[in-house]
Amino acid sequence: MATAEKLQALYDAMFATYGPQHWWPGDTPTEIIIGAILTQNTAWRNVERAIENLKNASALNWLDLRDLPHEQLAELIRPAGYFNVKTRRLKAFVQWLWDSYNADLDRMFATPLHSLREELLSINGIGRETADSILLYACGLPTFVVDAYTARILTRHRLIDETADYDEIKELFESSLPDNVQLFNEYHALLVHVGKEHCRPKPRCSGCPLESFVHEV
DNA sequence: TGCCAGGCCGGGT
DNA sequence: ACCCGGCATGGC
Repeated sequence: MATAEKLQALYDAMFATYGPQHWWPGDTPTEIIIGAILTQNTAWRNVERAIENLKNASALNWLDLRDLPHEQLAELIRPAGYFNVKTRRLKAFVQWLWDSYNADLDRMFATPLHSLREELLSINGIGRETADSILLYACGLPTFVVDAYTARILTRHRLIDETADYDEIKELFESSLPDNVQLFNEYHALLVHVGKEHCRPKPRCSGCPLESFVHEV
């Protein structure tokens, strides 16, 4: 079976088992963007606390995120970890959003995918996964998100080499699958779900439900 | 107790 | 072009 067919079969197997995930777990584009930055190398549970703090402080909006002093914002997002780093990153994004789009998300979303991706990557603290998460889940643009779970699951299932980097993996998905926002959305969400449940660093695999499809190392 | 979590940056080689 | 330390909280 060709790799493209395996990727489609992997999706079918996950979808059949777990169904639609209805991602991203956030109510508004603003919340999705903030969550994407806060979840960098961090358990989602801790991000939820930070977002809850922002909501309770009525600070989950672009005006307050711009004007809050560093120390106050850092205190609100403390549960998400790396709070000083992430405060700088949030500030950098927010400053860019005001400078480039006057904090109007509709204007930002109207930017063509590839130029918007380059703009996002130019912001300090916005790397490839964060940029792609924003583009796919907040903007609704067809770009595939790669994360640690994606690489681990595909490696374990021998669909990629261990040394494959972000761009290679992203390109593999995008060249193998139809260019479809909803498919990219569900695929990444399902990979995260399976990763959390069954594909942790160690033990290597605990009751992986996809064993009949894949070839566990 | 130590390892892990939906990364990314900056400095050194 | 790689490699690595730093960043920090909370769950198991």
